[in-house]
Amino acid sequence: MRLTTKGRFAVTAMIDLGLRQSNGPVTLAAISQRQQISLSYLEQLFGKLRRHELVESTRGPGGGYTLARNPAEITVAEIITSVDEPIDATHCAGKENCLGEGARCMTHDLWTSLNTKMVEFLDSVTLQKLVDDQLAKGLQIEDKPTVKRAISSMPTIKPIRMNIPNSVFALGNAYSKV
Amino acid sequence: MRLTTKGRFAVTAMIDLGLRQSNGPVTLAAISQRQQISLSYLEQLFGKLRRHELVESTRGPGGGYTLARNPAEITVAEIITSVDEPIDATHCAGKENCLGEGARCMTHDLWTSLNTKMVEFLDSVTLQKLVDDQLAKGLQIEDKPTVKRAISSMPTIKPIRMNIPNSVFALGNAYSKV
DNA sequence: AGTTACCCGAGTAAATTACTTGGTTTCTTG
DNA sequence: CAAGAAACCAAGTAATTTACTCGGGTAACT
Repeated sequence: MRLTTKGRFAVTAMIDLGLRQSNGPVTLAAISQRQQISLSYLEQLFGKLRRHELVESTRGPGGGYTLARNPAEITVAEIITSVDEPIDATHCAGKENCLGEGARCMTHDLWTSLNTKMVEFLDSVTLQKLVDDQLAKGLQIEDKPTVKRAISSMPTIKPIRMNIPNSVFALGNAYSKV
Repeated sequence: MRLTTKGRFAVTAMIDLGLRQSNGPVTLAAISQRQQISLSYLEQLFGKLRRHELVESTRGPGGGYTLARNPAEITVAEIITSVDEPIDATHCAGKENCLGEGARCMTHDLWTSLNTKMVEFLDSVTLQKLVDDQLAKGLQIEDKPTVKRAISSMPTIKPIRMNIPNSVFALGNAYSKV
């Protein structure tokens, strides 16, 4: 399991979706505007989320994404592992012999334990909870405009580049397939 | 707080030091050989560990490093934050307004909580424990050769490059000053 | 003096992240 | 049925970071 800003974006986008899907499918363009995430980047993320069956898509006008499950049954851990797929088969990949022969590296168990702790935590937080937190903060959901194209040419957002890899975490080895 | 393989190396090296410092200062060259970590990289790491007062150095022949404190009073969290200093002042740096005005980003509290959990865990693991674990596994500590230069020209290790950034974790914002 | 070993700053190749570009396919509405 | 809305997708790219190396010091012991 690992986590980068990609994972953060995914969680943020999923909250947005959870907040608004009651009105029908939510478009990525709308999420992009509200959350300041580039549209094409969102497309990448939602492609993975769909393949992991966390969201469902409807194409064509009026289409967009909806949650594939009850938000109470979607955990943060699932969202993160969907978009930031675990790189295993990297060093010390759960093999017994990380260092030379027969000996696993001395910190092996430590990182495995840490990983478990993190997954436990992230698995205990549901999308429902995050959505409720936002509602509790008094977030207003604007009604979806029923008149199509009322706001036809909104200015395209040009997100500032925010390359902060690893300002987050990741831990990838065979034990952390979660 | 963040963690990369740099942090892993630091913890590994500190365990090695904890295991052997009873015989007097341990040289980085010895740690380098045993743990397969490049010497100059170790020098960088120990520079930071020394500045954070986790180790003490003695120069000259017979010199090396010793722990600056009882291993029971050194935690993994301290080691990691010493070498992988937190990058704050990056996005969403604990400021209230991560996104536009007045609103902190929706996932702010989530990452803060996760960070707290991780720090709690890593702070609960002492170097003493990791050392004891190794001894419990039956690790043999060879006596320091009293005859100097008995093994004068050991083959220099040329570590294979193992660029696995982020196969680890990191989480950096102002809340995570640890 | 000579060697051991710590000390330090600057540099570098590979990898990764966070995107963009440029299309194609599916579906609805006028 | 054409036009547009929207999901879908693969490949490419610039900036950044990581994980080192290099080349020289400086303190201490023999």
